[in-house]
Amino acid sequence: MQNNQNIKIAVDAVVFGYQDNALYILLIQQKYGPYKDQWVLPGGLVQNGETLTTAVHRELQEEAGIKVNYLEQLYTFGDDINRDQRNQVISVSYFALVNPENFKLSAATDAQDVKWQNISNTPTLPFDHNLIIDTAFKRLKAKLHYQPIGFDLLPKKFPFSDLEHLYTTILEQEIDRRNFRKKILSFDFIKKSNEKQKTGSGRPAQLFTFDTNKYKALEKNGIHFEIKFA
Amino acid sequence: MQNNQNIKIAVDAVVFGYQDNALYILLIQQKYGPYKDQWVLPGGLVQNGETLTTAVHRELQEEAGIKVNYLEQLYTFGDDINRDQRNQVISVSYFALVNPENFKLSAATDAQDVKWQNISNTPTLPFDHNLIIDTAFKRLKAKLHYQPIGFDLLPKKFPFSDLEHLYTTILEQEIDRRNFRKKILSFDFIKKSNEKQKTGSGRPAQLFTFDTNKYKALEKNGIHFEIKFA
DNA sequence: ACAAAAGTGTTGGAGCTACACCCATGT
DNA sequence: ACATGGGTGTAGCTCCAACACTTTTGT
Repeated sequence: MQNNQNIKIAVDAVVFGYQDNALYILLIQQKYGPYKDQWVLPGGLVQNGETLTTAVHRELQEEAGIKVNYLEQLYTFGDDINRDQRNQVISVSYFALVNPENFKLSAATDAQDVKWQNISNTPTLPFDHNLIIDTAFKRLKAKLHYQPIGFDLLPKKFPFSDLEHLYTTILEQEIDRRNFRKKILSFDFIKKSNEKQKTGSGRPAQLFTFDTNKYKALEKNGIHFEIKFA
Repeated sequence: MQNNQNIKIAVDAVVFGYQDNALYILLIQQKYGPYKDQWVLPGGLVQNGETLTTAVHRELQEEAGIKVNYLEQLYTFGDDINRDQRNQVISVSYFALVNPENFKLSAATDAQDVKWQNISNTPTLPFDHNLIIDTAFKRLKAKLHYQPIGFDLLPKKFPFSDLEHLYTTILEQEIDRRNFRKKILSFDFIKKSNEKQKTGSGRPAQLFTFDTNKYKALEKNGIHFEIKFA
């Protein structure tokens, strides 16, 4: 096996969080090196003897103090030889979802700070991180249509209107509230809790929970989750 | 940047070919090393200064003498540390389509032989290559439903029945011939050539061609290609 | 004339889209 | 009493699934 290969392998993660009717991504601020003080996606080099998945979880834990609800591989970026000025680096990127309420952010190791960045005014970032974010955002939008993935961005108990807002916010489309509710409820994987939420004004909302087990059972029998819009 | 990382990066490709109503994948036989004489997916280490895409094209050219019709990144396999006994290796795998009639296979460099392997009796292969093939096969099946990708497996001019057989063979499902034809023709991206094919017995078939430009134009306006079955 | 593959229309029903008013609470 | 957000039903239409016979050629 040829032994002079000098290409590094990194993992990067686009972690989405949804709060107060807006979509955010997790960014960290570099503590060392030529990119010091710049905001970038959490991630870093894979360690010897470490799996890719482990590497992502480790970096998210170290740099942001976060455990994600959902994680999947996104894409491997390696067609821009000079994406990192230090060395040829290939980035295996991941796509993750989290409910920000669950965590208090905390930066450590090579991150000096962490923050939730509103995705709609993401600044220009070093490397190809804007491209990675775009790719992840497209994936998120696509997935919302055919996989019940929105629930990983919400608290365990949520009013139905939060789900509506999540869809309209992320997809930047209006939806027909009646049809949307009918559709979601028809799948039968969310159920009413017996609590209500009081929001200050307006009629109190039923709280719902997503039933993961029910969904998995249905999935085996081949349901086809698909949301279309008016 | 940490400098002791000792993980290699390889690319591997699952190249599908369709001929005589059967689906094949391309395998090469190793010429050197601990896996000598074994059949594996075409691929190899990425060279310094080379992009991932270039690496795949190069390996396919070198090891099999092939240029593919369609290529997309499939998945990056790196969660099994010991997938290669020589060293920790991460495989960025690709998914490719080709019409076998266009090529005469020719093995070179580290391949001592090449062949088209019928996918339905693929033997057990070294590394995690069976897993990679499975992943690619699932992707192929899924894509057939929502992307007009079958045409990359057929010659430029083909009788409609070849497309039918391609679908039934790959998806292992019967289709309703009338509904299928109506559906495909309704998209309006394949057109009749004025040639006919004589098969020996039976009524001669119209030959069709896939109009790539027309498809791209329609795609921009947002057509939704989707094939369902009886 | 018969075997083999190509070609072709219609109908019933499921599921989607479109659409607007009443309800429960706070101020 | 009014403002705010939550909750609900129906009718028309579109599009899909189901279904079988005729045409063209070779032998």
